Amino acid sequence: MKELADRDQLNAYVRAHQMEDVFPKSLAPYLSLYLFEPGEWICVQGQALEYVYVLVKGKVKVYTNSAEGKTLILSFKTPPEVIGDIEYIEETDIINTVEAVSPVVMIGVHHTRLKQHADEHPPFLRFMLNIIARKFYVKSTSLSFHLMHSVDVRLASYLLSVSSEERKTLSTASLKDAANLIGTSYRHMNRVLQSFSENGWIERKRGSVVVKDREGLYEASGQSIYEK
Amino acid sequence: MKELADRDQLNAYVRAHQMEDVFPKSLAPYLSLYLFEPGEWICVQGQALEYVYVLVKGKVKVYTNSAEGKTLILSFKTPPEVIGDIEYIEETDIINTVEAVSPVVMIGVHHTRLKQHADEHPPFLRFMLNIIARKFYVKSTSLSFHLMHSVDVRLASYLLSVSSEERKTLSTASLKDAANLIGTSYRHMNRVLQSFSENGWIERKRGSVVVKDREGLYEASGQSIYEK
DNA sequence: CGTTGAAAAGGACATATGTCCCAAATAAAA
DNA sequence: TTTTATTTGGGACATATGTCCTTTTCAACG
Repeated sequence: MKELADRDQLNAYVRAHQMEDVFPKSLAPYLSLYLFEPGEWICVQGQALEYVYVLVKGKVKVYTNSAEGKTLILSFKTPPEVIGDIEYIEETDIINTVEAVSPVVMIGVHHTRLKQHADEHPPFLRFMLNIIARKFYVKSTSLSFHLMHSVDVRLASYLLSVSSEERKTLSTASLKDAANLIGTSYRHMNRVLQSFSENGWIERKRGSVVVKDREGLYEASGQSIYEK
Repeated sequence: MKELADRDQLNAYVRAHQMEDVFPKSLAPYLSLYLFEPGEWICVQGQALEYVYVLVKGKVKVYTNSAEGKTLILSFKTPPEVIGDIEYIEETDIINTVEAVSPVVMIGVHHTRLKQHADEHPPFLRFMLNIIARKFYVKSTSLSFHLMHSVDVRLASYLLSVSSEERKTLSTASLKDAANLIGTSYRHMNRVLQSFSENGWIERKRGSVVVKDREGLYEASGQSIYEK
């Protein structure tokens, strides 16, 4: 983590996300801009909450590790998003580990300052409500989706959500993540990818996957797109 | 649904849940008290949001119906809880169907009134934040739990959560719900119940289940209690 | 008191998914 | 280039779970 002591840039990000009135002016001195490198942890499951972060640039991965050592990826997040919001409200320790996937820029505020300056500030409270309501909605959809559909459907849906007409290729690294996100084993995911490949929907190379037929995948996904 | 035109009772419920300052005084004329009978729908998936409800007494069941006609129970809720909160914030149609399980008392406010009178009222906004943050946390835990554990574990955990030293017997009606909540078929649940029975953890009678050995179930649940 | 029908439980089988381990492919080192 | 280590993919098998249908149980009714 590196602090970017550049007030103008901070303000630019605030403006870019229409957050001008989210933070009261009195909080301004306590806002900082932080840069995280890919792979770096923004916060770790079980630790005490220090800073609440607003993700303004880049992509992070939220995951949890079970007692048995399995990793379950809960989501990938892109701006605008808040990290530490639930913990801030509930006053608990960090629930899930958050890791930078790309270079990530965050606005950070210490939770005590936030409480002091923003707890009576309706625009901030509404901002948080919107963020958390959306989070809940996404999570809720995701739960239903997992419980109602098999791995085939989830994987097809996932491939659609992370690819596009332009970006057709996925690397193996992201495939491993895919398995953990979908909640299946790498082994089984491979099996399903193979069947997709036999159907001509994707092309399997060593270390990557190329989406060939979005229509086919869409059929297989039951018309539902993952977490969108 | 029956309206209870009894202002004192309404105020009593507000006090009982420490919600005295949640609603601004200007909103008071628009608050009503409603009674729902068991089995009655409080709101139905896909309909437009009219009232936002605060559950102050009784128990409701939240569920969703898939395109294929399956029912997935998302949760049971007891006071204090808000119904329609996410839809209110996100300005969307009703996401899930909510049904009274016991006789249920709700405080209802039309969403337009809420917006008019409470949108600048920090105590209300904070109340909502707390409710939704908790909701999210519960949902998040539930998702991880489902993805990480098999039906055995989930069922053991569920039985623990709905029984106690005093209430040891579960009816079949609630068992059917259990299967839908856990996300498995009734058939498979029966299979697992049978194995629990063979282990002496429960006693299976026609139409009901009696918890015999909470310790044993606790072992099977991997020490995790469902949605608690 | 038998008859019939609904609700609940269970059998048989098919399928989905996980685990373990080996083989193929590639990269790294000698 | 050969050898060795590492990563990736896949085979074989075990287990978990779903579907369909039959059996059992119990209760209402004639």
